[in-house]
Amino acid sequence: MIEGNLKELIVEALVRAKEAGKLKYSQLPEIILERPAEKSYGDITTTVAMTLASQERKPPRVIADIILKHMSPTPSWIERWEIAGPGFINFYLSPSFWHNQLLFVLNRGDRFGSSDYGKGMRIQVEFVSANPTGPLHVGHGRNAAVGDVLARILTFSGYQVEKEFYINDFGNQIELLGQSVWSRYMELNGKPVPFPENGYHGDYVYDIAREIIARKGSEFVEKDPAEVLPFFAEFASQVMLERIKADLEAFRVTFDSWFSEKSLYQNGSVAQVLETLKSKGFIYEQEGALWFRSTQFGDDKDRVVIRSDGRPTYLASDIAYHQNKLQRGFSKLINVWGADHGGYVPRVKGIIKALGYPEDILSVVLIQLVRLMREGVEVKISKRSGKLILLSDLVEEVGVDAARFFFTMRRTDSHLDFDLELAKSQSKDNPVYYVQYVHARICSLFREAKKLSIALPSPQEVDLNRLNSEEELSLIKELYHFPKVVIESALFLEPHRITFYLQNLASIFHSYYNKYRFISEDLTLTGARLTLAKGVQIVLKNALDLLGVSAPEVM
RNA sequence: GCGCCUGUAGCUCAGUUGGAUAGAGCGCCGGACUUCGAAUCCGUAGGCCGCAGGUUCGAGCCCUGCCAGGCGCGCCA
Repeated sequence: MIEGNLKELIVEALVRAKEAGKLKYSQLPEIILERPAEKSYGDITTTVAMTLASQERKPPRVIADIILKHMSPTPSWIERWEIAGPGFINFYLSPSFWHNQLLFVLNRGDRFGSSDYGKGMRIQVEFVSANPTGPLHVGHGRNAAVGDVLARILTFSGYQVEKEFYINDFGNQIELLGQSVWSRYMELNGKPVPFPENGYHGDYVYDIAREIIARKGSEFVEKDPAEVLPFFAEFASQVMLERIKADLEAFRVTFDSWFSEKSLYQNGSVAQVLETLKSKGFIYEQEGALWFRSTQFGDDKDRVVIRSDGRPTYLASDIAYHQNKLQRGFSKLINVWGADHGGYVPRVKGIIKALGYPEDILSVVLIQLVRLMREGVEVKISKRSGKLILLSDLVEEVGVDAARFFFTMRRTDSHLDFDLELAKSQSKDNPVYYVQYVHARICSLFREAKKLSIALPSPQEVDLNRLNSEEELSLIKELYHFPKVVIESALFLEPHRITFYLQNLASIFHSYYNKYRFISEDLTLTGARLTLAKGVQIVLKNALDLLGVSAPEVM
């Protein structure tokens, strides 16, 4: 990266200036290079002169001038520099530098934007983890999209990523599902029993009951409920889990592992970890229950792990689960949760610390609510089921591409208004189509060129000096910026940076496309512009891949 | 009452971890297709960045206090 070279140049200048007695700083300041707010301010800017101002007791612009006077002879990739505003030093890079960057994009191809930033780091992303007690709804959809896109971004950034789904296949919820299905089963067999309070009312509960009748007939009707309920619970949760898997797969989301909560009880790890924490003094007994001393880690109150009747709470398995994750040796854990679970963050961080690990090994990405909007009004309830809108319904209506794009279009910590009509519309208003259209357009361009027997020139023969307009250089600069966007998305766990980048790139391209013609009688110019189009196509495809959104050749 | 998140143009949102004149899309108004895809582009207008203090060369961003909305505050998950 060019930034490294530039930093060295500035550091050398600072050192020389100090040796010459022009500057007196005691410690070399950190050189921060950034992209200027406006194009006219150059390609790279530094604020170093301003940060030095107070300790040098000189105006920033004077310091900037001293620094520049001590710079070594201008390297060829710098066209010029200037002092601007309160004391920025702006660097303008030469066109040939940018032309080389374009060749670099083509050379890297589908690897352009990838890095070894996370090299040697194993990172786990746990997401969705919906209870297998009902189908996925749109809230899970946003979680699934964000988690999956994060995993893709991290993978592209060199991390070794494992995607995991934690299955809550133990405890109250599952029992309640079993009872609900059993009740429907009895009802369908003409022997109605009271439906459990807080039971699951969805149609899918009937579906499962019918499935059991189809497979097993009515053999359970006369049996003792206590004897058959475990079967109902087990069967129902299996069916739901299969359905969840199918919905996710249709949403282009797959997992490397499916971790069973129940297994933590079966292999004794819950009991074992509670014993460990007890010996460390983090677990105590009170009022007949066992408590986790989470207040020691910033939680509001201590939390029960084993109830006075001896049944564990979900927190018990969460402790064992996170111990298990930690023991698997990940350098970083990411939990993607709904915002309604925000209150659990302190206690899970507490678990991490109590187990003797640094708390920042875990990052929790909280996803705020999704509001589905149709023509300006919120859609709360599905007409078909009378319940929450299902992910599968949404996908059926707007398609996977639009759903994934929209779900990752906002920062995770802000609410998302999902405009259904917009997501379906085939116009520039719809950002998905707007972006995909660029890809299709470029593909169309190459089809047209082929028709005219014009081939994309090789990097050796292309004359990129023909790309000298401001728009062409801007386009290349935008491509050049892509790897940085990927790394920042990975670093801050912010997928929306990719969607915004795509929209911006698409806008610059469309604008260019309307102003200039790619194919003309000037064959060297045509070759150069086709090379530019190829670069845009590559970056577009790579970025869309990160979102799990298709890059269509025709639309 | 306490905790977390949010508050930026009429609407939906960005804002490069504290930098230059706060940006984009939609909507409004006005323009551009006999030429590579008009599913596109160009232009105009629109702002006490919730309010009030503070920190410093500099604050939409950091600190404090208010106001408003969302979510959470169980021996439920």
